[in-house]
Amino acid sequence: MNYIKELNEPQALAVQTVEGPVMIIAGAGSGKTRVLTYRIAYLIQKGVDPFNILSLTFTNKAAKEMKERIAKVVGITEARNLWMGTFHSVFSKILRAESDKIGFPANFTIYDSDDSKNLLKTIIIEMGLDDKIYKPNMVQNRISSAKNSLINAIAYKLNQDIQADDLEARRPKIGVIYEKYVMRCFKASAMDFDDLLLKTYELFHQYPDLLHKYQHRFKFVLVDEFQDTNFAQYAIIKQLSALYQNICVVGDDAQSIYAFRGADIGNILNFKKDYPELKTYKLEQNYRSTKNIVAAANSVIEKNKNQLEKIVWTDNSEGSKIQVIKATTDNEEGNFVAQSIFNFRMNHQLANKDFAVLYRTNIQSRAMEEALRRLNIPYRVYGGLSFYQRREIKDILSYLRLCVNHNDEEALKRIINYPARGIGKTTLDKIIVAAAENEISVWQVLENIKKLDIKLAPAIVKKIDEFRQLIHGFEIMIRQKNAFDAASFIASSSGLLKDLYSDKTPEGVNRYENVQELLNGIKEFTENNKDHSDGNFLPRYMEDIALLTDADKDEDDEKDRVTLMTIHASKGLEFPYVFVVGLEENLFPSQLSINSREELEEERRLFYVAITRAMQQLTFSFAQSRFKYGNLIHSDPSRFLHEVDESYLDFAHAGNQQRVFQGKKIESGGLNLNSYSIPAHSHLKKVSIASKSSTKGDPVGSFKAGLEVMHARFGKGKIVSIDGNGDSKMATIKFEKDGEKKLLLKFAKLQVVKD
DNA sequence: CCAAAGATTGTCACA
DNA sequence: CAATCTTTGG
Repeated sequence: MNYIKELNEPQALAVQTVEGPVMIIAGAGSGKTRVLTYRIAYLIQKGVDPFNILSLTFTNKAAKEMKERIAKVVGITEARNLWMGTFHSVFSKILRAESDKIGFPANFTIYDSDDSKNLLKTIIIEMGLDDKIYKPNMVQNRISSAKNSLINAIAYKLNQDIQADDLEARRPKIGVIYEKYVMRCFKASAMDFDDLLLKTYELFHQYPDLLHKYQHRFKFVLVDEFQDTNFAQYAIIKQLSALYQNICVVGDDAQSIYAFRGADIGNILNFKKDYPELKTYKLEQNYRSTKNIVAAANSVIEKNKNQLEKIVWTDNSEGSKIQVIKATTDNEEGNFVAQSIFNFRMNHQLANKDFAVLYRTNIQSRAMEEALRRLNIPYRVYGGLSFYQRREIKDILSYLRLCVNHNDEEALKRIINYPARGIGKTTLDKIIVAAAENEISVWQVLENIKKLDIKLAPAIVKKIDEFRQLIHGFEIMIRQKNAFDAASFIASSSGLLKDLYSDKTPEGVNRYENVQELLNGIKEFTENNKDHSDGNFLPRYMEDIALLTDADKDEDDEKDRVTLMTIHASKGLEFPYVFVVGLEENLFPSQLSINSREELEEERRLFYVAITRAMQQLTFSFAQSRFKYGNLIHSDPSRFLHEVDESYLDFAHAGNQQRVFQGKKIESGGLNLNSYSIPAHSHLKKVSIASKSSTKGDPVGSFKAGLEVMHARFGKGKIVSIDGNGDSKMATIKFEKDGEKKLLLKFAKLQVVKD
């Protein structure tokens, strides 16, 4: 256990205190993953059976990575037996194992939020309600937060407060919609994401002996990212650890950013009330960022009232100040950021992957993408439309889903007429009505289409029967073949592949490729699970995939690209150079958040998360106007810019210096005009962005290939080639010591040695 | 039943 | 603006 020596004092205590309730408050960059890894390794080396350890993480990827790290300490065989995964994936496993207790088949489908929204929309229309009043999104949120508070449909209708709320909002029927929705999911043998929590809780609540079984099984419970757990998740953790009380939660209240989907920061703030015996350890030393960044982050987060006391500090170097870039429009902002990345990269010999651009909303990626593309800087956008949400992917998965679970109504609706087989909307509506009237699943209507008295033309009935037989044939196929063979067979003989292949537009080609990519994924799954009997069958694959997100998809992380993502998606990551863009009122903080202290504090925590991703250098940017709904709107700089102590900031000009130097005023609500003059000795001058003046003197024009030159850091070298124009003119130079490097002539300060 | 044109509406983050 | 939904005419 040599690794204990690698830890600082609170880290070591957090690793070695394994009995009883423990809370680890892990400041940003304080080595949390390390502590968690070693804690589990320590448990195992102390003789705890890995089978008895449950570790809940935020993403599947985090679980996988941690398992690998633990395997390095204790060996792969031990690590493999750990129960490790997201709440949703662990609970879905339990629910499948115990499904008979709650009347579901073990192969139940997991509806994603699109599926459940569609179902809600169907129900609302069926009930004759106006979907302008009962907006599916709104109804879905309402039901989701009820489930996250462990309020089922019956409780919802009985709860006076909720009913009063709904009545006042003139939406008294939400309870009824909820009830019907639950019934429809049940008939479809489907659960939504929230059900995985609610039903796990209810299962344990209803069957104490079963709870007991799992309490014994999970003698040690660890929860990562505890600040982002919701009421239901916390309730289940409490149930599970009630017997042994070996519960360890890890988190940082300052990074709680998921209240919008039900996360309750109160769980971490009030944890001690539930466990008076609690031992708390605070990891306050930051190993990630410079002093300047840590201090700036602290100066922001201290504005929040609702937080646990802690002092994050660092031994790292001072670092540079935070650059602030002002742009006139969102497009200009993109150009400045791209140019700035280009300059930093050339000036400091950095890789693209050292950079991240973080934004509040996904739409902001577009301006950034365009600008980066213009400068030929490779990038990768995370988030946005998920791979699994793409039309063609959902289509093919719907075929697979329907084969695994015939009752899956949403899957059936999606594919019964795709590719077109003459079963249109009218027919489908009749079938769905028949299903609701007879209280059976939609599939069961298809099976009994002749017996049921539905007014359908014989030709249509024949088509429906053909569809039913098609799916039935696939089902038999699934039992006989492995996941890949079955899936590729289904993809082609359903006609789906052919349909996609016939579309030769760029989008069509892309769709076809996406389906191929999915099939490749299934192939990989099949290969990986060859040895397990039945382990490579399609139903097993379908269980895995429902809870996967893009973050879990294996990507070629090797490629050297700039990262573009939302701040939410950046949680837990770090980058040497970080740009936080769009720092404008009504965007960040979001317009929807500025009316309540709680929501504003969450936005501030989000800002804190953004700042603390940076290791070396941080840059803020904002635009004075940006496009929204197609028209240009004026934006004021974010209040958050004022909240960072000014001594940590450096105000650079993003272009239009002339304007400021000519004394033109910045619109009211802007930052102090004086802050915008460049301090005479600022290093920013050297990296000043897109300054047009420097093209004039052109110190870069006289270099050409073949010249022998001298560089301050790399020594003697020979110019291989020159590319680009103006400020972005750069030279590929072969240095005697370090080999070939690309340098921006503007910064390289080369001296000619010999012609 | 389907394709194309026209109208609408929303955008905050996500497992 | 752009994606999605609705209407219309064939």
